[in-house]
Order: sequence, then structure tokens, then C-alpha cells
Amino acid sequence: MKPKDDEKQRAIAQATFDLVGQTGLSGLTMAQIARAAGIATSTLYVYYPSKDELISQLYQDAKTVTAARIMEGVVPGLPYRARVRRIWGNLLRHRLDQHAEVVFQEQYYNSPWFTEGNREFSTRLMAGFFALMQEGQQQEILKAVPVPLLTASLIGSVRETAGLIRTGVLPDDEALHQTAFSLCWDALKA
Amino acid sequence: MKPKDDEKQRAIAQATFDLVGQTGLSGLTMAQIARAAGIATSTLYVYYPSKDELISQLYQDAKTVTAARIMEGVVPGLPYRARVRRIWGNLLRHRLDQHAEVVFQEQYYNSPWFTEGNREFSTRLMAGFFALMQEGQQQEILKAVPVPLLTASLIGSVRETAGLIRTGVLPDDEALHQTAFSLCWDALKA
DNA sequence: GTTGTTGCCGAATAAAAATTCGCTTATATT
DNA sequence: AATATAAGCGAATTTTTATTCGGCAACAAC
Repeated sequence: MKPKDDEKQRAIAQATFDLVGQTGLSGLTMAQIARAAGIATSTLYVYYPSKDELISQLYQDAKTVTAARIMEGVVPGLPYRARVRRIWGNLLRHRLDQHAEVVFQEQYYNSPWFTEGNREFSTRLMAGFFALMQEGQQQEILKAVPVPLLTASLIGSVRETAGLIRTGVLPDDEALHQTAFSLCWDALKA
Repeated sequence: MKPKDDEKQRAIAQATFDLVGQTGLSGLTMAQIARAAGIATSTLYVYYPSKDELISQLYQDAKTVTAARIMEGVVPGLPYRARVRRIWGNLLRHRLDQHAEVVFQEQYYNSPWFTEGNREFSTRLMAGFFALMQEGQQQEILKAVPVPLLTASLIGSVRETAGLIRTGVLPDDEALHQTAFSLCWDALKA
């Protein structure tokens, strides 16, 4: 509970994410995590009081990092489409770079650990993104449909595109990103 | 291994899907399944030789049912857009009706049980759908982009829409379905 | 250099879960 | 009705996994 060694803490987090990224939350054991992090099983309990705490804590961490990355470089000066494009790119990059974290979050979402509090936490973090969609709609740039449909379309587009790139079906280059985003934009635009 | 009572077999399957739908593959125990199915834990072993077998078998079952539903009522006589609309509706209906099965499949996809064989199996089942997208592209109805991008856009649209409906954010009525599909179609069409 | 503190480990322990076993009850066959 | 067969159960048993414990080594304070 009182960590002195931050580096070890990060090793634990990384090891956990990697393991979950590979085989999911299911078979995950403390022994596995410890081995992957290069420490003894009992040492895990120096950093986290229990497995439940460890899992929940890592979820919070992952979610926070995600939220921060989404809005990176989305400056007000940019034209509207460019801002949306930027978010789309940020989300894609994040899903590709931190794939393990993403799998972790998605598995956690349907796990015994997920709570109502977790849901609210997520919603709060997505607020900025939600507002941007709303703004686009008021300016009649985006379709006059329920806002959640807009946000969902963008998120769905990124998710599926990332999946295709990650499995090697499509290349990870700028040209493809543009193409994929153009489909998404056609769905959103009025 | 030699089940006489089909009804009990189905109860086991249903119980498992429901449990996974609620809290995921993670905490799932044989005792839970048995209790939910209304039988003794040991009786599970009359129907399946092990937990691993049970999980794997149910995955195959779920996947097969899914594949069958996708193409329901997609008759060659229908205009192209209507056929795609039909598939979209089939997928949505399936995700809403068999939500538990869907969660099961997605969790299984990132679990220690998932194998290369499973992946091929999935691909084979999706072949018809894949071909339809290709056809639309050749007739220049759909955008001239990599076909996987088209299939992914449709699947992503359904997935996200289903999520919104299931959580009560949006209503489950025909008008909304039309709206959601129109966004999807705008993404696909040339 | 002794003493205290801290982080870490390996080996117990405890708890939970999968799987087996022997017996009972139902069902079918003659 | 008698008997064979299958299905089902509850109570073991075994295996796996989380958690605790006692001690060791580094490092600091004095």
C-alpha cells in the first residue's frame, strides 16, 4: 500500500496490461502478473492490498490516460472538420499504441469488478468530446440526429479501423487513415 | 458426453450465456453455472467433460447461430440497398435479442480459450456478407475503398447502435433504426 | 558497528474452484 | 414385476489461486 519504488509499480501495471491484452481478464492470476513483472508474488501485496484493488486501480489509471489523449492538440482555432479529424486520429493512435490497455478496459467493462461508479467516471471523462459533437450539430455541420448516434459513429469507426490495422488486414499509413476517416465523416456530416 | 436430455443441455447453455452477459467470463465458475441452470455441479460433467470443453462448445454454438441469422431474408430479388439494410437490421436484432451470446463471443475472443482455428471458423461464417460488400463495390454503389473497411463500418455501426439502445440511451423503434442506418449508408455509399 | 527500517522474497496457509465418486432415483426393456 | 441402464445428486478429493508470514539483505541513522 505504500510504494517507494515507482519503477516497480509501473512494471506491475505494464505486465498486467500485457497479459490481459493477450489472453484477457479471465485466466489472470497473481502469480502470472508477478512473473511477468519480474518480482515475487508476495511483493505484489506491497503495492496493492489485494487483486481486486490492483485490477480496479489499473482500470482507473488506463481510463484517465485515455481521456487525456483524446483531446490532445484539439485547439479552438482549427476548423471544425479538422478538430474532429484530430480526435479521430488521437483515438486511433491510442488504440494502436496502447492496445493492451484498451482490451483491459473493454474486458473490465463486462466483469465482476465494473461498478456504477466506474460508469459515471467514464461519462465524465468523455464530456468534452460529447460537447464538440453537439457544437457541430448546432452549427449544422453535422446531421440533426441524436448526439449519441454521432459520438457512437465516430468511436465505432475508430474501433473497427484499429482492429483491421492491428490484425494486419490494412496498413498503418496516413493514406489509409484519411480514407477510413472520410467514411466516418460522410456518416456524420449533414 | 452422451446427453439424453436436450432441454437440460439448453438450460446449461442459457445459464452460461446469461452469467457471462452479466459479469463476463472472468469470475465464471462451474458452481455458478449449475446453480443458474438448476442442476447439481456434478451433473454438468454428464453433459460436458470439462469446463474448457463447455466454454469452447458454447462458443461454436453461439457463433453458428449468429452467422445463420445474419443472412436471413436477404433474397437476391431485393435492391442492393435493401439487402444491406436487411443485414444491418438482422445484426442489430441479433445483438439486442442475444446480448448475452454476443458478450460471450467478444470476451471469448480475448481469452485463453481462443485459438487460431476459432479465427478461421469465424472468417468462413462471414464469407457471404463479405461477398455482398464486394458485389456492391463492383457495381459502383459502394465506395472504392478496401472491402474490409466497408464491412467494418457496417459492423461498427450496428455494434454502437445496439449499445446505445441496450443502455436505454436511445429507443428501440423503427424510426431510430432508419436514422442510424442512414448514417451507416452514407459512410458506405459511393 | 550496531540498530532500526524498508523492500523483497520463498515457503506456508487458506480459500476457492474443478473434478471425481458412490449412491439414489428415475426410466426403459424384457 | 424384475432388472438393466442412464441421469442426477451431495459429499469428498484434488488442483489451483489468493493471501499471509517470518526472515533476509540493503541501507540509513546514530
